[in-house]
Amino acid sequence: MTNKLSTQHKILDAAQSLFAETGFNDTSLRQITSQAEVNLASVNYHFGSKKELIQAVLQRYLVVLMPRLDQEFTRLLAAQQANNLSQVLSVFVKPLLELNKVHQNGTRIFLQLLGRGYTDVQGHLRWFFNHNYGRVLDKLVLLVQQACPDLPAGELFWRLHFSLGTVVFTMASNEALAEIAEADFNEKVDIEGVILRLLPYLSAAIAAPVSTVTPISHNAPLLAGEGR
Amino acid sequence: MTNKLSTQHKILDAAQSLFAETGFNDTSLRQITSQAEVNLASVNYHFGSKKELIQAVLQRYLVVLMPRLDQEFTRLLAAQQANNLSQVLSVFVKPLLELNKVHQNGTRIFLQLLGRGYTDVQGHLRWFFNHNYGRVLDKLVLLVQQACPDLPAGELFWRLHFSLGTVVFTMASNEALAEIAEADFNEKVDIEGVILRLLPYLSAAIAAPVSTVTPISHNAPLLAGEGR
DNA sequence: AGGTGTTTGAAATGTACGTTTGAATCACAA
DNA sequence: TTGTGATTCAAACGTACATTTCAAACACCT
Repeated sequence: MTNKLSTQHKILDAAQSLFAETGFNDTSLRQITSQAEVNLASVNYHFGSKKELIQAVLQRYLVVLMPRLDQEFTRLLAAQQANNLSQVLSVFVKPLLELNKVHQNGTRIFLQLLGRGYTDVQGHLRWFFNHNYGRVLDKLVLLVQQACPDLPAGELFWRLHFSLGTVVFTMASNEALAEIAEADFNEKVDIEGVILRLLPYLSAAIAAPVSTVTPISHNAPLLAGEGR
Repeated sequence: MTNKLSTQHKILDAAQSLFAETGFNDTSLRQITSQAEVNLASVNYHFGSKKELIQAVLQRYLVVLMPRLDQEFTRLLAAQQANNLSQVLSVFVKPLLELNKVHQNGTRIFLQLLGRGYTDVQGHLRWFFNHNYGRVLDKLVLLVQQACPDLPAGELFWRLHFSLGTVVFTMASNEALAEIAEADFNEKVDIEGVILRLLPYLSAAIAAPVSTVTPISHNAPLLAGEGR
């Protein structure tokens, strides 16, 4: 029964929380080592640099999540007939929630970190991610295309990025939102609640009817076929 | 015909671009004054502090946008019967695009700045915004509630924030996305094109059926009534 | 116990930041 | 032209940052 955590482990634990809350650039190594109760120099000793620490923090989750997602995508792609959109999006839920086994609140922390990776300017992170896991996401695009065969490729491109924005922004500002939600609606909302609320929202959004729109703005109605 | 721009104007112009691209905390006054070709001390002389500069940058757009939105919301609220969701969301288009009169690319820059206000940790901005413009957004919530009477208030809160994320993230990465879209799909997409693509996506998303979900994760299907 | 390679510690390095200072320069009315 | 308040300027202030250094402490094997 060893309660002793290694220095590296203590650094990673402190770093992930602070990075998720404050962002990568706005979290100093001094804050991290102070919260982790280790010496300032130990970050550079164990990880080399702050950049590499950021990657190590993310990698702890990615090495668990991405093979699981890849496996699920491959399973769905092998199905006899195309899966509908809800089925495709639903495969994210279990792998994401299993990140809570990696660390307490792992799911929330990972998704916040993912959001930070996009909103903070971290060129090395984008490269790191695409290089290691780009081919997994290609399978997702294929699955969504099969689920929405009537959606033009250009429209699908935009809608997937809209959806990425929804998820990333929600997670990056998760704390603030959850606080407001609890104060205003007496709803205790955990990360699982947010994910489950996202699914029907994204399903409906991605599969929305394509608008026949007047590209140059007039006083004409802007959308067609949209009456609720 | 005076081409001479005031120091304050030059500072605001340089600051808004840099803030939008790099975020508030990661943009230094030295970068701003260097790009504006003014003296470092002039920021503190004209605006007092970096915080107040950030607010001044946003205020240039907010004083134009918010009264326009308020006016539109009030008009819709006076209607005999409830407006549908597309009608409500459509009123954003013209006021947003008119920000291009405030400054070149004003619409994109403003929406990027708005996103930074949420993802960067800027407590003073949240207070500043809610204090000055909170009551305008209350009208929007009311309109959406009227358009979607079956949507519980808590669900609506989350979906409006999901939607804010969609818009803000899309604008933040707008340049990169537009380039890819043009290269891959031969589609020339400007900010107006993106906004018009967003409308049907957001309409469908906000009005999506509320999921009857199994709150604790089992192997049961996660969504109901969602077949495409 | 002694020796060796690993890890920790306190201190310092150099750089960048927001802000302040006080003199120099400007615009312009008297 | 002279005087005055507004603006600009170069320089400096104090603080915080990531990273480096090197001696001290530690762990572990023979």
